[in-house]
Amino acid sequence: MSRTRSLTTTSYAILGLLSVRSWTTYELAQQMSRSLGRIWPRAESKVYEEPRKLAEHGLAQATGERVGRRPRTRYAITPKGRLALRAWLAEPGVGPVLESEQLLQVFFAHQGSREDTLATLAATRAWAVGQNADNIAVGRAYLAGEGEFQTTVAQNMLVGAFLTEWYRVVAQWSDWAAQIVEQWPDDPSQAQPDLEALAQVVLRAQWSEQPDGP
Amino acid sequence: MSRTRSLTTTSYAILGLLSVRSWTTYELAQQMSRSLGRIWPRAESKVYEEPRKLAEHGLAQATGERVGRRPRTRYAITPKGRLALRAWLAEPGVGPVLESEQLLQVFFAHQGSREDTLATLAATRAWAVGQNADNIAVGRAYLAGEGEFQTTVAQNMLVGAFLTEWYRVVAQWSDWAAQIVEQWPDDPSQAQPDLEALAQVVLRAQWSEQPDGP
DNA sequence: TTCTTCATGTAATTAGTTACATGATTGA
DNA sequence: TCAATCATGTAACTAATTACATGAAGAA
Repeated sequence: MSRTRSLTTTSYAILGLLSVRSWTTYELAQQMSRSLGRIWPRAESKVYEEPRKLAEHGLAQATGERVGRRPRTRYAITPKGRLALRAWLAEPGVGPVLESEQLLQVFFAHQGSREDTLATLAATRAWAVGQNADNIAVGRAYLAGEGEFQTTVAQNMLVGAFLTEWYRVVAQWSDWAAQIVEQWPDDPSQAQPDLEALAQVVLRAQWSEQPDGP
Repeated sequence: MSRTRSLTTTSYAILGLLSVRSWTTYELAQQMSRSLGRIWPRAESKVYEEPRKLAEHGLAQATGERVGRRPRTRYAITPKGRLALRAWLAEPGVGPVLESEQLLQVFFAHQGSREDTLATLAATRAWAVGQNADNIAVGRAYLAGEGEFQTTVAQNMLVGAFLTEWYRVVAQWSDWAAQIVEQWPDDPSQAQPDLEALAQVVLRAQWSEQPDGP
C-alpha cells in the first residue's frame, strides 16, 4: 500500500507551476515563497533542486540561459509532464496537515505563566492578521490583472477563499481564547475550566451531525 | 538570529507530556497519534527516539522496566526538565503551518478534469468530518473523566475548540467550493471566475480592517 | 495451539533546512 | 565607485519517514 511515489508532492507543486508557463529557478523560488508557500511551504534550496529531478524524469526540459557571465536555468513542462500532472490530479491527495508550535504552547500552558499564554495568543493573532494582509495583496494583484495566473483565476480564488477563512478563524479563536485566559489565576495550573465556554465548544462541535449551519 | 536550539519543538512536545506524568514510550506514541498528533504530527519512530535525547540532556530520567523478558523504558521529567519547559513556554513560538496536497490539487485544477476536483473536495470534506468525530470522542472522554489530562482541562479545551473551528471551516469551504465547481464546464481551464463569489471573498477578507465580526 | 493484535524497538533512507558563496544590477 | 540588494546556486547537516523485526498477551 501507498506505493512509494518517485515524485513527491513538492515535485508536483513545481510541475503545476510549470504547467502555466516556463520559469527560471529564481522565479519559481519567488512564487513558492510568495503564494504557493502558503499551502505548501518549502525551503528555497528545495525549489532549486526539484526541477532538476523533474528534468531527469523527462517531465520538464531545462534550457541554459546567461545573464552576463552567470548561467541560469529555465524550465518548461513537457507533454509527458502534463500527463504526469493530470494523473496526480486524479489521485486522492492527503488531507490538510496542521502544525503549530503556538498551539502546543497553549496545550501545555499549565506549566507556564498566564502572561506567557497571553503573549502566545497575541502572537497568533498578529500572525493571522499579517497573513491575511498578504493574502489580500495577492488577491488584489490578481484582480488588477498583474499576477501570473490570469488564466487560472477561477481556481486560485477557491484557494484564496480558503486562506481567508483560515486566517479568520485563527484570529477569532485567539481573541476568544485570550478572553478566557484573562480570567485565569496567576498560576494557570490552578485554572478551572470555564464551563460555560466548554458547553459552547461542545455545541459548536456538533456541526457535522446537524442538518446544517451557516 | 534564530540561534539553533539544541532541542526541537518535537522534544518540547514530549517534554510537555512528561510534565503531566511519567510514560512508557509506547504510551507516548499512542498519545502522539491520538491527541497531540493533531497539532504536532510526528512518526512513531521519532517518538521512540526523542525521549532518549531528553534523557541525554538531563531533562528526563529513563527507568528500565520489564514485561516478561522484554525490556521497556519509562520516562519521567526532571526538575531541570521543568525549567526547560517553562523557558520554552516563554519563547515566541512559530505560527501555524498549513500543508495541504488537496489544496494544491485545487490550485492546479485547470489541468485536470472537473470530476477530479469534485472528488478532491469530497475527500476534503470527508476528512474534516472524520477528524471532527475523533475530536468529539476525545472531548467526551475528558468530560467523562477518563482522559489523562484531568488536571489540565482548562488548557486542553482551548485547543479542542481550535480544532473544532478548524474542521468546521474546512468542511464549510469544501461545500462552498464544490457548489462553484459544479458550475464549471467539463474542461476546468475554460472556467470563468464566479464574479459574485469573488466579490464575497474579497468582502470577507476585510475582517481584520473592520471594527469587528462575530 | 495457533492467530491476531498489542507492544517495543532498530535500520536505512530521504526530504528538507540552514548556512554559505558569489555574480549582477542599481542607485547614492 | 561603493554599498546594498537581487539573483543563482552548492554543501553540510539533521529531522523525519518508511520499512522491518520480533516478543507478549489474549482470543478462537
